[in-house]
Amino acid sequence: MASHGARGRSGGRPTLEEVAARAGVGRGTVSRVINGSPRVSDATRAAVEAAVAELGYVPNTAARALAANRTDAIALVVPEPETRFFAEPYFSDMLRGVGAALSDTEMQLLLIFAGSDRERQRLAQYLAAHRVDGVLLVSVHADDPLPDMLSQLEIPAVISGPRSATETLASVDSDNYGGARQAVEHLIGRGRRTIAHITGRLDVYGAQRRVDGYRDALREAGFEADDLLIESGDFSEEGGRRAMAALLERRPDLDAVFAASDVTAAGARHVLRDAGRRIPDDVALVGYDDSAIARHLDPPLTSVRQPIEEMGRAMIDLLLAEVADRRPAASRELERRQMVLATELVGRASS
Amino acid sequence: MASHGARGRSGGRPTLEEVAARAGVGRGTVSRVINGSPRVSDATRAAVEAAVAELGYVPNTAARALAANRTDAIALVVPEPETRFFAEPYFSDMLRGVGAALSDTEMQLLLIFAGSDRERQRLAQYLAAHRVDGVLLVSVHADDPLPDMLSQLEIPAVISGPRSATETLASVDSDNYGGARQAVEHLIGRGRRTIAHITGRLDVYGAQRRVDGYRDALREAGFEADDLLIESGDFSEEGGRRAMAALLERRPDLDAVFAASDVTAAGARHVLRDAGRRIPDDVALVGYDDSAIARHLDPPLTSVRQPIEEMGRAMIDLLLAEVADRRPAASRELERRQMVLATELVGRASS
DNA sequence: AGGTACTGTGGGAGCGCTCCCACAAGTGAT
DNA sequence: ATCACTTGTGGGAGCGCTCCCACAGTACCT
Repeated sequence: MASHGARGRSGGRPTLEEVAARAGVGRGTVSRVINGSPRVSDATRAAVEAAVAELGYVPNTAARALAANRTDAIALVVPEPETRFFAEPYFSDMLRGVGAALSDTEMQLLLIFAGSDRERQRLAQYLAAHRVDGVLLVSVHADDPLPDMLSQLEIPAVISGPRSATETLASVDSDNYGGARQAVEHLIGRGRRTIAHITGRLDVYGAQRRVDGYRDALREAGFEADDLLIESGDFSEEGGRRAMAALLERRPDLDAVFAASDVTAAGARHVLRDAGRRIPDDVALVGYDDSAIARHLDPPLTSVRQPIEEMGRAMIDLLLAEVADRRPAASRELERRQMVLATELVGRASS
Repeated sequence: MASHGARGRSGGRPTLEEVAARAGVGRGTVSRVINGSPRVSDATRAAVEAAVAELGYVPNTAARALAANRTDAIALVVPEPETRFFAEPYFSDMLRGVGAALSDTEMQLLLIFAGSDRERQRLAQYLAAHRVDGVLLVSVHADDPLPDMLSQLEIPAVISGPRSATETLASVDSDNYGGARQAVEHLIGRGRRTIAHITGRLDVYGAQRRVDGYRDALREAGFEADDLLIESGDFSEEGGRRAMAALLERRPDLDAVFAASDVTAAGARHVLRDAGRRIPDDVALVGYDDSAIARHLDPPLTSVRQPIEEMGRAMIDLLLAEVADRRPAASRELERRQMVLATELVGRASS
């Protein structure tokens, strides 16, 4: 343990006090300048800024965190195994969006995986230690204890996709219901008549909403409901394969498939091709996410675009607002705390 | 700004002092127990541990960081754009290895991208603020100023792959030279006579070493050197395509290709197939990394395996050792600070 | 008996900030 | 002139730890 060697280092990092002395002002004034308080005269501000530059002063984060009781860091928590994180573009797109939204902030972003029990254990410790000011939770399952833990610890949090219609935490989501409708209406418009749906993980609320959209679109177009055309997947490629195989078995006459993610669609495409079905001639295929995969698939995949970058930005905005007035999410009025962003159908050769 | 509301919260987090009072001991003793010092009697330790459990005490990281002048965090710095990070399995494998090595530690891992100028700016600020105890630097290019910045700031650092034969920072690498030789010798053993090489980015020292290994293996087997068989890539798929096209143009008679990464090989395979060459019948293909891509390619790709998990662990071990005795890497004796791990050829259908 | 060591313990000092109170100086209404 | 605000500023107190000195107690040599 122990490490007192590095302590008294001559020429160590300058402190607020030293900057103050150099600028001929008090400690408090330097602090105000550093933190952009308006209650400083222009002359004083200039003097302080000069001293900061000359000494190469950089605030000590630990001291600030201790005194102000904040960390200037937020965590992006992914309650999935790392492999899924890398396999599904949804996550990397989200990370990019959040990173972009944060880049003109002082806030630091931490990426934390909580896929295994062990990792969750660590995360619980981490949160209990209040090492972040707020949490972004992506991909939340219905029975996940994480959101409640966050409320209990009074840590501001925003989730991507509410857990139910009565979500209490702040959330940002795309219009899953509307997006699914767009996909199905598109297929109907293309003359397809037997449209199957491979769902996402049904313990994710958004996946359920896509099923609802699929059902309603068909019903309103006058098609009969047929649950044999619905097979559940799990957003993964493997899940897409399994579901597609099951669907082909049950309804070999299907002429279109709406998959709950691009990755799922990629899996389905594999099975369709192996079964000798041509895309889009025999079977039209539509995915969800409009990720890089959609563009690179053969044939390029029609997909429902979610504005992930904007979603990331929206999540950050909501979170920073909550962090700013330090109140746990659940104790505030619900107004404006559930955001839903519009989707857009991107047509390509697969349909 | 401002936030004094959350300050005096009743029932706030317990402090060391409170634990001490509860256990009927002094503050120092609790600190010793928390930090695992051996100089505490068993009875006292038990009493303190009970108090900690009862109060649900969790140390305040900021206070600890301020008093002890350490952060208990290290950064994994990726001096590349995010897209490369997600596109090349090398990085995610490395992240997994490092994460695993860290999981039985109190250390926290931060992932930092420094691909754009803006991100590098941020990183510089970040390092200047000493917000991490040490840095892991993956994928370093010859002219990168980052390593020097780290030495100057006296921040312990380990890089994956030395910048040259006379690297001063601690480093961990696989045996690029030997790995390349394995690949080429394998191809020769399979009766191939015209073996091309698509290099990695040549400003990465390891990529140069692979070229050396390729050259030496051919020379020692009695082949004539022919620079027309070498084309430089950049580890990317696109680079692999470009290089392969150039090689086919120059030496249409080639019967084998050794690519500097699996991703590169995937690009080359595309071009070969489009050119009507069968793999492995007409052209044998060998990659490098043995990543997931190698297993999933069609046909499955023979590849040189680097033990990335072990490399991650080794990097962590080196770094933690340097952090523990708080001396900048460059000031210590070189002994044992350049680790080279053996590679292994994994044969598959492509060769 | 005195010395010398070691073990376990308590608590002071101090890490570098932020928050806030105090106060001087200026401004304008009464 | 007095009072009431406002603006800009200095500096004390305190955030929750770690480090280390001091010291009581015990053990083992002279």
